[in-house]
Amino acid sequence: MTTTPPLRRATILEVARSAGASKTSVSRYFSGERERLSRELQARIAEAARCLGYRPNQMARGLKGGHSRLIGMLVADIRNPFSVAVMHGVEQACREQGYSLLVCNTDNDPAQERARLALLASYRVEGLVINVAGRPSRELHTLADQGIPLVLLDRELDLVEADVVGLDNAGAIDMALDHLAGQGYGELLYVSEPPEQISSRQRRLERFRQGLGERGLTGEALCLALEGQEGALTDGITTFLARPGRPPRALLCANGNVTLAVTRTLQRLGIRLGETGLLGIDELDWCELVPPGITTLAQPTAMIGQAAVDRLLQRLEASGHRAPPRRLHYQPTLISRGSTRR
Amino acid sequence: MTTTPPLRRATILEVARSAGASKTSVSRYFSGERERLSRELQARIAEAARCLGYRPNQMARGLKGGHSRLIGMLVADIRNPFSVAVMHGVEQACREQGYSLLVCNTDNDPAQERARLALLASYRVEGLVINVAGRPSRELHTLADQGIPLVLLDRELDLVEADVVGLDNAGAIDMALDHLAGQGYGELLYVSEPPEQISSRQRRLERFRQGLGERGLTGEALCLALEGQEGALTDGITTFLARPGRPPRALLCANGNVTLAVTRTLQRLGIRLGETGLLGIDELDWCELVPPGITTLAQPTAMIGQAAVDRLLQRLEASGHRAPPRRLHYQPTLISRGSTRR
DNA sequence: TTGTACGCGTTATCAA
DNA sequence: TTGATAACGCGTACAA
Repeated sequence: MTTTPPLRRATILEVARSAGASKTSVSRYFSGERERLSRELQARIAEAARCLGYRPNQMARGLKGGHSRLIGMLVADIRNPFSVAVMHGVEQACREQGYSLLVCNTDNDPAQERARLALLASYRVEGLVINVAGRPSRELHTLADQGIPLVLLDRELDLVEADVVGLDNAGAIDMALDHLAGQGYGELLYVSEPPEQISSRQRRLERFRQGLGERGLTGEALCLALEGQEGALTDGITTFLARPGRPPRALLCANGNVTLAVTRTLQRLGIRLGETGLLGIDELDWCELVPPGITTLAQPTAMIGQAAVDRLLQRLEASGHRAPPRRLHYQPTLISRGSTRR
Repeated sequence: MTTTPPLRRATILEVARSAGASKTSVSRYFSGERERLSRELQARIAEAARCLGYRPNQMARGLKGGHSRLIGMLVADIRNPFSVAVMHGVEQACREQGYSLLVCNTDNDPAQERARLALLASYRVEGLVINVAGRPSRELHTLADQGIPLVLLDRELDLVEADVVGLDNAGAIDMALDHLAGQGYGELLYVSEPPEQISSRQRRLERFRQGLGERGLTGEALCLALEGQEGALTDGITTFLARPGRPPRALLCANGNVTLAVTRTLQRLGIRLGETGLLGIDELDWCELVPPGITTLAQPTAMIGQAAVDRLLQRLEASGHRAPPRRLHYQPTLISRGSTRR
């Protein structure tokens, strides 16, 4: 015999009445203190809860105990496979620890970032994993000052007390330069989206410039927005390839989006990969499919996601202590393919 | 002069005290009833709230009014670009309407689906957009019975009262077959992941089989899991291409994941696209990059996401009425490239 | 082992 | 135009 469930969600009180027990007992049953209840009472509560389709109301729980069991995540670009991969790791780690993940996308818009941050705060998330879009906002400072654990993903911010988890950018660029130099490419073009305000882009660019000289390479950097600038990208690449002399030349792409745009451009120009080298940061599904295969530096996305949550939980457990911020930088893996074989 | 914010988030009561007003007034100020307050009182409240970094607690709001302003979304595979694209649309539409999106990934695991569903219910989401992983669970029925608006994405379920939003699967297959037939391909291999329990896969497969005869084509279907079955995929394709006779042959991929696996296999086999046709459902970044370009059917993901939220909100507004479920099926767009040009 | 009573932060109702 | 007070659903001292 099934009772038709009520339109409104059942409350703890209704379960208690239906089971002939008290609120307290029902609460205990659902809070992992079942042992303290007699077998018989447990059975009555279980039955009543099942009939009514009862689920404890997390809102009420959070309100009472101050624990929302919610972690917030702010993603700058949800359509970026790298972000999604990290998010997958974050979500998994959260779940394993009994937390849920509230994800917001900002589309790289600082205004939206502020709004979403305020939103997450209003749901009283216990910690925040943030892939920042702009410079530190007042919202973010407020959160940090209130002692809510913050983890910055991939992009750092000065003036904000937060852990940082991401790629070892300098190491990655070194790895790329070593590989390219080793394959005999002597002249490089580094293509990046505008580095303003975004620390990981700055680090990579900076190291690229340093690293050239150290290895006796020559080259330059091309920084431009990928949307609405297709012409500039084509021009930049064409100019680079048309320089006098014919040392083996290669392009180094600062991230997955750049790799995509550059690959498109090279195809349009009819340029053969390998002869002209191509190496991209971020591994993507299709890099092996574009002949002769595009060499990449794969980021350890699962580790990064896991590490972000680890940092968060560590701070949650040690709330009060306020340990100094930590920075974790992970090494990429080089996946060598035909695009860097001459 | 800035007051140092408290470690705990400020409450309405603290703001009220600090502003020399009552809780009620502060509540009114933050609930869009500012007009009812005198200019002077508004100013005092604004100032106090700013100093304390006050934000209304959504948990408490939800508890009181029964409105969590939360929409839940269940995604079967967060790493699938199609899902992410739809999610982007859903999130955008939610935001525009003042709702927030709580996203959960199930990794196509029915057990996780049940768990995440329970979770979303416990946060009292007001509506649910679901990309189901398995057959209807008890959890799902409970939700539906309680009158929580449900929208099924891409995959339908019998026995559950819910709106359905997705691709016109039959139309898509027709479009694909017409295109392939028009390009002169006479013998087709349809490659799909196992269709069990997943309505969209079933519809597409079914229509493929029907459609062959109607157009005087021959062909067959190959259904297999993509992971851990690479050998079977290679065998299936090899066998297909080695059949006696040499009518122009083409492969039709049931979704983006299949297109990826099939493209990998074809490359490994050294098969030239175009000569052997290839058409995939779902447009992906890289389809234009694999020479000579892979022909696809692009799904209108933004429209689908928007439509899902529209349905949800419509039901939320008309709560009580219980209109019969509606099904919305959108047309794909054919993007013709070299892989179907002989 | 079980139950009573209070408070979490908010909004709705009613009175001033 | 404002304020006091009672819920909302739950967890938890405390009492039985």
